[in-house]
This record gives sequence, C-alpha cells and structure tokens, in this order.
Amino acid sequence: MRADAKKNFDHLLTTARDVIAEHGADASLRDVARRADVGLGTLYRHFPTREALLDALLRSTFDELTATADELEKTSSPTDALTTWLRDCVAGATQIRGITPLMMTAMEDPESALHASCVTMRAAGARLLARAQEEGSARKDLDGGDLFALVGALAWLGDLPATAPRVGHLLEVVTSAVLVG
Amino acid sequence: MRADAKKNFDHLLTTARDVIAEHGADASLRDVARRADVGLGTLYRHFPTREALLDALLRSTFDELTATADELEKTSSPTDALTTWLRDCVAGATQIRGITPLMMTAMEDPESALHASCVTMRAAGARLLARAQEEGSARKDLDGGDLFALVGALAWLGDLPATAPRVGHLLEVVTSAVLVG
DNA sequence: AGAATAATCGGAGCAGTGCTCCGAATATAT
DNA sequence: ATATATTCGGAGCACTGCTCCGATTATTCT
Repeated sequence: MRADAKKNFDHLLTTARDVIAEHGADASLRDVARRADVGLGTLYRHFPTREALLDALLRSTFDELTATADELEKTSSPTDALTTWLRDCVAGATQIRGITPLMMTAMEDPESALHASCVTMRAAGARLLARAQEEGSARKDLDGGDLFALVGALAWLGDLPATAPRVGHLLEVVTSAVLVG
Repeated sequence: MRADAKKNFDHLLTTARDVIAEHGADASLRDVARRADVGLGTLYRHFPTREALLDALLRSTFDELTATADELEKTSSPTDALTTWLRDCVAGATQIRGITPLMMTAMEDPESALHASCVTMRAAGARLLARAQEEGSARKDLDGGDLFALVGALAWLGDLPATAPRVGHLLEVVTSAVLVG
C-alpha cells in the first residue's frame, strides 16, 4: 500500500467514525468523503461497499466479543458466561446506530463484508448457549440463530430513542426467558 | 371532496398497497404516483407525509386490534387474552414490511400521523397487561411501553428474511418471559 | 345554457443520495 | 531524471423526497 493511500485510508476511518456517530450507519458517504477532504472515488476504492466500511469500523469490537466468549467459556459458570456475554453483545451492537438491520441481512448474504464477523459471533454465542443447555440452565428449544435474533432485536431497540432507556430492563426479561427451563 | 379527488384518493390507496407490498414501507412515492397514473403533487396533497399514507393503509388493522383487545378483555381469561393479543399484534404489524421503525419513532412524535394509532394500541396492550398482573400471572416489573417495545422488536424480526421463520417460536419465548412471575 | 370560481391536477425544479468511470496527478522504482 | 504503476478526485447517471405554481376541470350561480 502506497504511503498516501494509507494516510487517506486511516483518515477516512476516523472521519467515518465521527460522521456515523452523528448520523447513524446510513450516513451520507459523500459527506464522509467531503469531511475527510478526499474525493468520492477514493472512499469507494478503499471501501467498495458501505458494509466494508462498517466492518472496518467494527472489526475490533467483533474480535473482542468473540475473544470474550472464549474467555468466559473457560473462566465462568455457564449461566454467568451466557448472561454477561449477552449484555456485552447488545452493548457492542449498539456501538454504531442503525447497524443491526445490516447485520441481520449480512447473516444470509455471503457476499456481504459483514458476513464473516456475524457468522463467527453467532457461533460464539451458540457455544455458550449449548454449554448452559447441557448444564440444564437454559431452554433447550433455542439455537444460535434464535439467540442472535434476540440480541439483534434488543440492539435494535437500543437504537431507537423511544425504547433505548428500556433496553437494559428488557435484556433482563429476555435473559430470564432464555435461562428458565 | 370533489368527485375526481375521491377517485384519485381511492386509486392511490389501492396502488400504494400493492407497491408497498412489493418494496416495503420506504417504497418510492414517485413510483406509487406513476403506477396510479397520477401526478406527484396529487399524491402529496392527499397524503402530505409518508406516515399519513401508511396510517391510511393501516387504519383498519389498527382499529381491529384495539377492538380485539376490548373483546378479549371481556371474554377471555387475562392470560389467554394477553397471549392471543400479542400474537395478533405482531401479525398486524408484520402486515406492512418495514413499518416498525416508523411506529416506534411515531410513538414519541405527536406530529406523526401514526402517533394516535400507536398510543391507543399501547394503551390497549397496557390494559390487558395490567389485568394479567393483578391476577398474578404476569411479571409486575413491566409496563405498556415495555410490551409495545417487545411487540415491535418481534415484528421487526418478522420483516427480516433471516429471522422471519423464527418469529413464531420467539414470540412463545417472549410470552413465557412476560407471563412467568 | 353559459360564465365565474374554487378546487384539483400534474410535473418541472431543487437539493440531496449511491455508485461508476476515467483522465489527471503523484509516489515509487529504475 | 525518467518511466510506470497506483492513487486521486469529481463529473455524470439515475434515482430519491418534497415544494411550488400555472393549467385544467368540476361545481355552482345567474
């Protein structure tokens, strides 16, 4: 990668973080380019699709979440591991406003730049769920897809001003539903 | 209302139903006008905002749902009333793809054309919830807003291809969480 | 009937969007 | 210093929501 290219790449990332914090995941990409003092073509070459840009922004969060899952699997009880991971997961997805719909559709679209991250996250959650199920502390009629959907739905509520304040409480409610046999 | 106006009004409504069934709640209004053989100005005069159009489309569904709530309150046990109403509610909101975000934000925006419908629906749900709580069959740490959020979240999952098939099952899970004390 | 009027119509126009494409500029290697 | 391979930047296309107003037409009055 040429030096100027890398400079623009980094600058675009930090600018995108700001703009998206203000306007959500469907912010104007033209606006991002403008505020980064960069041509529109430059942005699109570095990040061919909006998903690619968002994935770059969330990559660290995603990696952290799967790492946390591995950690919890070794150090905590199945129940604790599942509940704290669910909380972290919702918090992570709420990091970027309006990303949940994209994550859900990316789940079924192997072409999406977010696909890989989503699949590994679902797998991480599924492992924690299975462990709790074996122990008998989680409902057995749920799978990783169900868990992912619930987390996505809660994160989606966290994006809306009307429901954001309730999301902590609702997470408890949903968690209790998952854990009660 | 002049005769030609009414003709256009009705024609717009049926056309909008079709277009929105195909492309979801954020379909192109220009497209609706085009397919209704009507000028764009005509559409915007009859329905000044997108919410107004959607409200017109959903008005009957909304009225049905609140009527059903009243009916259930008189005829069924608190538990049955709540569970069947939740099911009907999710089904109703899934009627029009992509309407859940609009409903949630309309909840807090008195200017929105959907505001009134949403508020009365929340109230209807709140009554059924309160009845079940008095009986002791529903969690007491929930209010109408929580219930509305849960229904909205489930309806949102119903809009996404990836999660739509699971929504029936997840409704059961959530319902069990609401009902277990 | 015919004319006056008020309501209705339709689309041009503005500012914005996502995304593509390619000539111009430039960093790097020779 | 020159050659080449990358990178840049924005014009351009097709679309969007929404406004505004001259032309058209249904209705009413004489």
